[in-house]
Amino acid sequence: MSSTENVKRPVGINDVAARAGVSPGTVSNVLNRPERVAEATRLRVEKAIRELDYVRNSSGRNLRSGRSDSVGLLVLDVTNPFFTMVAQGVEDEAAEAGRTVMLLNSAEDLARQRRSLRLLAEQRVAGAVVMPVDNDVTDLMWLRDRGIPWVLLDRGDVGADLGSSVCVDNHAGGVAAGRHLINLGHERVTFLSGPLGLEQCRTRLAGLRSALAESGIDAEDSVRVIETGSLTAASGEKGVEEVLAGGPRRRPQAVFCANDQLALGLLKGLGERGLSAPHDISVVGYDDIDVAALVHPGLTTVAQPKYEIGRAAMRLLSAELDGPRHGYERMLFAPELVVRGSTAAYRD
Amino acid sequence: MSSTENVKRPVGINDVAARAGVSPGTVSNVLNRPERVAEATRLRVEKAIRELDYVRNSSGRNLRSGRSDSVGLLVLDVTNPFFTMVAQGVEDEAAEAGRTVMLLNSAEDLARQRRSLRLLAEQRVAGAVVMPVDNDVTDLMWLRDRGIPWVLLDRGDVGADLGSSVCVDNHAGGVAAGRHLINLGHERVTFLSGPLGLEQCRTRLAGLRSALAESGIDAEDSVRVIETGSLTAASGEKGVEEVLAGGPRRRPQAVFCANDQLALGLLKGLGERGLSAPHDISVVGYDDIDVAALVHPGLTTVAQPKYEIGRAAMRLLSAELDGPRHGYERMLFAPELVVRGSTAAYRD
DNA sequence: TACTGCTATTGACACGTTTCAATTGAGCTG
DNA sequence: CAGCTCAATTGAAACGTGTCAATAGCAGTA
Repeated sequence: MSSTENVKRPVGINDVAARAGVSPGTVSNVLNRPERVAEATRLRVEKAIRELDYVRNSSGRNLRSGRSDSVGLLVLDVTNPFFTMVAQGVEDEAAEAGRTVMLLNSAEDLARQRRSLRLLAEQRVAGAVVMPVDNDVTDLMWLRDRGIPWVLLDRGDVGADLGSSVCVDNHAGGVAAGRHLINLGHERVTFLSGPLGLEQCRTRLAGLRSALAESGIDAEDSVRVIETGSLTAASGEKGVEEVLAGGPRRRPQAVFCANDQLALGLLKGLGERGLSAPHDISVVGYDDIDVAALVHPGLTTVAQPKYEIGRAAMRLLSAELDGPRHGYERMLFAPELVVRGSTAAYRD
Repeated sequence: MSSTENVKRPVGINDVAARAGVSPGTVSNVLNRPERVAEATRLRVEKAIRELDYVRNSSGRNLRSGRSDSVGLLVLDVTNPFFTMVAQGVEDEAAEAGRTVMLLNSAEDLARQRRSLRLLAEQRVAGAVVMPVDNDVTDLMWLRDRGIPWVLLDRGDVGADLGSSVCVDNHAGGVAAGRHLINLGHERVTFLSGPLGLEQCRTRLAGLRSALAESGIDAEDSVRVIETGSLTAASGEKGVEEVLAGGPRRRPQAVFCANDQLALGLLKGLGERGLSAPHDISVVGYDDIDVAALVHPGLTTVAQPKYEIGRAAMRLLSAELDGPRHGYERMLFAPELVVRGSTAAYRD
């Protein structure tokens, strides 16, 4: 109503060609292989492009070439700071390679993941970086059959013969956390886990047990496992009841959480019951999200190179898209323990 | 190498038509206006689609129809929890309307914003939800001239005659924070701001001043403003020096932060200097991101209906895309003060 | 039977680009 | 000047879909 209603009639490569006095093919060459066209005509075409304010139509482009220049990124939860950092890395690396990222969110839901993969197929994206909900790769193989390659993120247990992957050594992370707690004199440790269906949770727990075992502590006896429904602060806060169940005598000396969000929720729950870390219980998290350094006391946690993981995944994908592949690659990053205030030596 | 190399040859609408013994046009109708085709043939076509595992090619589709069914979402910072919540809302609403969202990140950088808008134009997206870096709408008008409408998010100061917008009443939020502090007996208040170029910061400050003024306090005298470079925890932590500058006598009784992240950083900085909220200084944040409830003490903050804002913006955009528009709409949400532990009455 | 009014289906064209074989033209050689 | 080479440019044919005027089929009516 208010603004002028004159929507410019769309200007295409042909209009540019007409204006510059060349054929459409030449304009296309200026756009895609400038070295093939003589300087004089190139300048003329570029001038026409500017004057007409031409912007190219990627639909036509993709249709003809059969392939888009954008890639998909499918994450488990856009609101989780861990994933957003990864996304940042993927995006930066993609931008440098001249690709655009289409971010999709499965919200840990298998049906949504399926819909998202289908969407990527419809768009004929060049490739995808995927953090799958579970270990079932049939949908992913379906995608590959359509000529769309992918790189797996944080799913170390999927066979390396199926595709490239980037992950962090969850076992080593669990070991690092375990050793730290042992050095502080803790023996009765609780593992506050997310869904044990997630490989990350299982492997971190296994690492913790290894660390205890190597110190001659019977892991079966001294590690209690509490499974929660999701890797969220809400779950952590609810989990506190079970952590404290059994009364003060059976109270764990330390809690290792599968995730920083669980740990933050747990810390809050403890606070509400008049307990605090590290005074009453030592608490260790996993991921090292930004807020881990902001809470008081600071959260001791196993840091993952989130941004770098994202970059690496996108780099792997780019390599597979550019060159012919020499088999699949698998990258394994090492986590690093960051000691802050939420852990302390055990007081007899 | 390892997996079978047989990438299926692409199957199109024509293959489906051949298999079902109908014309391509009919297949297209089954896909887009099923009601126009007889039940028997529809079933036959659907069977062929299933058997051939046909998935449609959105490039061809968009090229022909001149418009894509996906919309763009341009945010200031993907790693900011406030924006990710908004994104969630946009995405959910879009999914219900059968649209897909392309998430782009300007990282508060004007050049990146420009590149992103251009990208959306190249993709011929149907529309966009945008949180612009600054008040300059020329790039946005450029987009609209190309026939791509948009809805503004959290930019209340851009004229309502230019486009639809969704925002939260920042002035009211500032007033709410101010009144709360006054009721607690605070008079010497510092406003820890992000870049004052951001309208959000300026208006929240104005609200704070109004609240003081209505209690007969001279806002010019009693409000000190500290401008930081960004709305991040790092900035907040650095800002603590300036907050405390002037020694204990001039120390503010309370600090109102433009953002929860600034507030969290500030709280950390205070802790490192042996001070704490609310004992030494009351602290109020803005946004009510998830962690605000998790830190100890809990952060008193002005809550925004983040998810709802996102949904509303997408709903507005959908309306503009579906029906012919009856002028632009402007939605204003009311913020709500959430009192937690970081504020307390002033001790003489 | 001839005609009308439907609905269901068809077939050809257009969308904007890339690609590639074919053409032009200029410069060089003998 | 004929013959050749090589770079620059052209023109037309796709790519996979949606659209729409045209057609076929069929039942009902006069």
